[in-house]
Formats: sequence, C-alpha cells, structure tokens
Amino acid sequence: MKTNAGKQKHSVKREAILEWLRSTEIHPSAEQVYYALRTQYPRLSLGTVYRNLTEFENAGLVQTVAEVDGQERFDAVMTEHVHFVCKGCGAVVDVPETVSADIGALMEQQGYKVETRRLLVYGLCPECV
Amino acid sequence: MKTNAGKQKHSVKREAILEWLRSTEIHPSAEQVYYALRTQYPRLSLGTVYRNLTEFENAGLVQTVAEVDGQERFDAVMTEHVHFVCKGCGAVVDVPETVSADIGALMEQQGYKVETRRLLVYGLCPECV
DNA sequence: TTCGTTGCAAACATTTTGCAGTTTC
DNA sequence: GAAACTGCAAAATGTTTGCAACGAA
Repeated sequence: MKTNAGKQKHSVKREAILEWLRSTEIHPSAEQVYYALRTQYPRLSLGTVYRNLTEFENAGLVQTVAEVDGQERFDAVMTEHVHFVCKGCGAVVDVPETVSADIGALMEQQGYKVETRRLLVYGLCPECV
Repeated sequence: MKTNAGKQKHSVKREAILEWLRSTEIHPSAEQVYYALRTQYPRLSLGTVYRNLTEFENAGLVQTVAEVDGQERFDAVMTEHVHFVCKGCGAVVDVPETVSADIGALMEQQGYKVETRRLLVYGLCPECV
C-alpha cells in the first residue's frame, strides 16, 4: 500500500471522480464511475479510478458499503447508514432510518421484498488491538 | 447455474465438507475448507469445495456472512446473527446477542476495538418484485 | 450401465501494479 | 526539473467451468 500522505498534487481527474461520487446516489462500482466519466474524459483509465478510490478510502473520504455481483460499491456519504441491496438488478439504495422503526416492515411498506439481513461490525479483535 | 435438485448421489467429500463446516466456528473461506480437509482427503480439489459450497448455499444449508480480503466467508448456522470482522487478522466471529444491548459497548467490554458497522438488507426492490 | 461427482487445468472477472510518458508545482 | 499522476497492459487473485475419468446406484 502506497500511503503518499501529504504530498499530493492537484489532479483534474481525481477531483472529477470524487465530485461525481458525491453527486450520485447509486453507490457505484469502480466500473460505473469509469463509464460515467468516460464521456467527459475519454482518456480516463479504469486503473486511475481504482487508484483514486483506494486513496479516497484511505483518506476517509469514501467508504465501501456493499459487494454486489463481485464488485465493490462505493459511497461518499461517510455517516453510518443502512443499505438495501436488490438481488434482482443489483441496485444499492439508502434505507431511510426512522427512529426505532422495524426496518423490514418499513421497507416492505415501500414496495421492497426483504429477504435477509447482514450486520457486520468491523474493528480489531483482542489479539490484534 | 446447474440446479440439479433432487437427483443427488451420495458423496463422501460433500458430506465431509458440510460436516466440517458445521463443526467449526471460524466462518471459513473456501480455501480454508480446502486446506482443513486436504490432510484427510489429499486428492480433494478446490473446485470441488467451491462447487459444493455453492450447492449448499442454494439448498439453504449454508450462507455467506462476510467478505474478508477478497474471500467469501461461509457459515453453516442459518439463523440471523451478527458478525465481527477483525481488520487485523481477518477473523470472523459471532457476536453474542444480548437483548437490547449496545453491540459496540458489548464488544469493547470484551476487548474488541469497534471501528465501523455495516448493516445490509437484501431482497428485491419495487421494480424487481 | 447410467448419470452425478471429481480432479485438473484453463477460462473468467475484478482489482492491482510496473513502467514510460504526462501534468503539476 | 522533481515528484506526483495517468494510461496502458500485464500480473495477481478469487471463482467458475469444460471435460475426461471416477464412483455410486
């Protein structure tokens, strides 16, 4: 991992990636970012997208929220919130959080079909602390 | 996807995989299953492990609970429960659920360092229902 | 004998990386 | 001009798959 912290130069493409990520709500994969920006930056490469996304993640500007069909999905909203993953089309959408509401019932009420849930807590185990 | 439902023959290795999966609490990856059984079945192949894990998943005997370092982790316990993923060693452990307890506080009390949480709800969106 | 199962290796798909050329400062 | 950044293509990694041999019924 190349940290490179602090010695960063200005880059048009890096800014475009972060800006677009912040403007969308689809929680895109690296590939989706790539195709979205390719019209405006025809010479953009997928490697650059990956490199910048990793950098953003390390810098705490972006987080991965789910893995759908083998692709990681990114989100520029850093607050902790719940996501719904559609097994049909692969869409990843934010779950509106209502205080002490049953998420399942809330979603079904809005036309979603809830099948399973997965809650992961990340951190360090006692041996790695 | 080959369903093959109902026309299944007896297989020593398939049974060994499921049995071992049910006996462990490490929530192993396909590779970990492979190495664990290789001593007893030297001719076991990784492809067979993957094939059987996928079959178990489709049959509802096993579920994937997390993705760590690019590898899917499996669990033969099918009830919904919370998992902790260690960013240091990649361990995946069950989170003991105490009724209405704050998971974070509970884990820290046991020596874990909680950093982030991720709750995913899987199912079908209104357009895919 | 039939047909599911396996080993093996090749194929796949996503992500990472090395390097030469480009941009920023 | 130095150092970061990028495009490109090759490499790395986890998973899937085709096929011939194998094993169960």
